[in-house]
Amino acid sequence: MDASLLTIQPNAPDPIYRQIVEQLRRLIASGQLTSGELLPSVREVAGFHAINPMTVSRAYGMAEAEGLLERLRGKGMAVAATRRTVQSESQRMALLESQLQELARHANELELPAEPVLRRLAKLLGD
Amino acid sequence: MDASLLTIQPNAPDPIYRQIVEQLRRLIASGQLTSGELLPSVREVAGFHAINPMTVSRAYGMAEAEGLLERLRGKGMAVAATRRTVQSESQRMALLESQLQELARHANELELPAEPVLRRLAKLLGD
DNA sequence: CCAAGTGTATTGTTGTATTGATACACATGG
DNA sequence: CCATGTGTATCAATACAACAATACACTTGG
Repeated sequence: MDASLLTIQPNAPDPIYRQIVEQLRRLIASGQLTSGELLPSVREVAGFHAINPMTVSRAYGMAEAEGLLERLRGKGMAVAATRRTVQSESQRMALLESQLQELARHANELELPAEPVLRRLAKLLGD
Repeated sequence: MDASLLTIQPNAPDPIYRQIVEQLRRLIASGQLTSGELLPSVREVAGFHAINPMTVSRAYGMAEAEGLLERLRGKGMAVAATRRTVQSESQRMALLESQLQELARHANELELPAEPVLRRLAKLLGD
């Protein structure tokens, strides 16, 4: 994996370390990061995105605590061996559930009918 | 409007005052709060949700700065007179756009096909 | 007039989150 | 062996959010 594959928005509402953890969670669930694959070093990621190495380290540490990554002493962090298989579609859907619920709540507060919302999302998903 | 209509999650990632402002924005855009309608007092909202009155005041102040509310001295806050008409569907859709984009990005990272995502959202919107 | 209701400015405190700078322990690989 | 690469513990610096307790200016309604 290359450091450039991580999307980081320094001015986003949620902190950088969480952006990283959540992206790792999804990339691993989908199999874009495969078991045993070595991640870019904290300094590499930090240098590329002009952020502090400790911020990356914190993200890696949380991902390890979550069981996503494991540390290879002296080599770096790798996708955990327990993540052998791509998660099922329903398992991956579960990772979107809360976001979908929040979206539905907002659409409801806006009194928007389902159709235009679904149409817009379909367009965004279809590229 | 009744204080119980506001949804407040004290443990949510974004601060209480912003939750309030954003909800007001949507409720006004959809016409669920109509021009001139009086809002519950800061003490009323604060008491109902067990939060600090100043937190509510801060939210009201920001909503006023945004042109959503106007203050009626001695009476409280009311939906601004300039908000005479319900916003068009496309204007309300615009308030969902960034959230839709983020959702699409996450679905992509999860390598989820469009169909199950749209189906789940349709279910959530249809109640 | 005046008690009771508005919102708000003020000051201070508390707790937490986020990022950063530095130094360290450790394993690797020539 | 040891330079070089890992990750990270530690401490510090901010910034932010919420709360608390007042006090104040204002309007309403009796």
